[in-house]
Amino acid sequence: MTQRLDECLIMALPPFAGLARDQVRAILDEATSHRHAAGTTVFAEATSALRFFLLLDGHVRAQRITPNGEQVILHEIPPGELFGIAPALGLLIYPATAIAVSESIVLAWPVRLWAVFMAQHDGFARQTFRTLGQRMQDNNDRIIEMATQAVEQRISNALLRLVNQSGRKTAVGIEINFPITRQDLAEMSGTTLHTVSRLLSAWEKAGIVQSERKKITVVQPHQLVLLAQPQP
Amino acid sequence: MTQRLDECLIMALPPFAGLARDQVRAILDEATSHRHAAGTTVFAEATSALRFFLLLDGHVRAQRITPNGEQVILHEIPPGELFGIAPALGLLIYPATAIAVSESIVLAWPVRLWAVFMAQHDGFARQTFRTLGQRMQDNNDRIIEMATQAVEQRISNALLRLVNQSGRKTAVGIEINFPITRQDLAEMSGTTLHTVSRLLSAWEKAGIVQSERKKITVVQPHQLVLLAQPQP
DNA sequence: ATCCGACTTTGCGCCGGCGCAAACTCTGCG
DNA sequence: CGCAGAGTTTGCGCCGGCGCAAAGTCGGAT
Repeated sequence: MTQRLDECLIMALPPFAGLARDQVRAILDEATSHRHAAGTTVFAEATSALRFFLLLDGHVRAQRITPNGEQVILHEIPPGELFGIAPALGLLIYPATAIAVSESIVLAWPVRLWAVFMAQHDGFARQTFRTLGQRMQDNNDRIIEMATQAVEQRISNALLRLVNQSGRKTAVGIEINFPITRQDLAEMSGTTLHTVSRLLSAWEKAGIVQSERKKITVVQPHQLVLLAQPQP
Repeated sequence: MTQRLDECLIMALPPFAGLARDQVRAILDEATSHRHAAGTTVFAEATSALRFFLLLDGHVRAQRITPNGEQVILHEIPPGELFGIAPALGLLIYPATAIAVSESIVLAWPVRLWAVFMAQHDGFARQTFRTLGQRMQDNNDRIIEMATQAVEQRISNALLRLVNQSGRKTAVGIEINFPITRQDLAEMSGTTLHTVSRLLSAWEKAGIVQSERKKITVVQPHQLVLLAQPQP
């Protein structure tokens, strides 16, 4: 938890790009490092937003639960990204729950340092705005999808987003980097695990994807892109 | 277009709150003021993001068009809010189209001033982050709605959002401040004008709303809130 | 080795909401 | 004053996708 971290770990990451080594050292010295086992909660929805985070390694998922217990996955966080930045947006409590999907290493800072980081170098502010803009775009895309497209397109798009963000090339195709279930895909695309299962089976028969338990590999990304287009 | 604007117009608005009169004067002197007739475009999707805007009066809508021509309304902008702040998010082109729904008065600044405003006083930065956070929240709420709720709930929620944002009290109830069609509501809730029409008719029979052409008045907001809850 | 729980597959039947269509009404413009 | 066009209402039939159900499979824990 308090082993001394190497500056290189975060110097290369966008939020801290262009900083001198001693600056990074100072930032790291303020951080606490935590290991989260798969399935454990990093922070919970509606609790006080006391800290903000950087995902060093692993995979974290932001999700919310509706009044009647249905989960919706809002955002998948790949390594190298800031998350839990609610305090920066003037929120006093976290709007969602963050869960480690696979074993993850996380850096955390107390919120009061946010203003300091923002002031110390505008690179940080600029990159944060950029990340925010990116997420805003993603959200808008998703809203448009859900408003206009059929289930098949929504699932294709969700899968493509995952591949772009966390894809890893293998012999047979591009596999998704972290464990993912049909249920998860359903929660991302606003449908049920049954429908996802049926479609994945169909795609597997068609040779577009291959999947095992908690693992999906996209064999023919191009075919998937075609499926993702709205049908005329 | 270049009549001298009164400082009071924007001193009270959140983004510029807490500024001295001469600071506001300087900001105003950099702005150009434009009148947009109902139905005209303030800026178009995918064009260069050269300016950012403040809505002084009227009503503006942010929307996008899908490849096959369906519109989706992403955001309704009430008077007093900044909009078209894409450049702040590192975007070079606008991600959506902004259209004046009713006659609107808009202030515009060239993007290069964004950094200046941000630097000159942190109130501006803080408020911008806050607005961004608010929109992010709204977007997330909407995604969750679309993923988990039936059409009736989505339309109720859309209506409630409009009432909260742009409601005006009248003798019979709370009316929405700007012209709005069934088609518009459909584009906000991801459904068709037919379904919206049917539901509004039903609600009108039940005494929950009253509506004329391009105008909706919510008579019993509480009933609508009940309808908006996910059905157990 | 065995058991339990989590994950997945597949079938069946129903129904909410969309597509299509037609008629009606209001408003603004020529 | 009348017409054109935009907005609204309503009916009808179909079907994609969900709910429910049951069984199969895999992996990890005891």
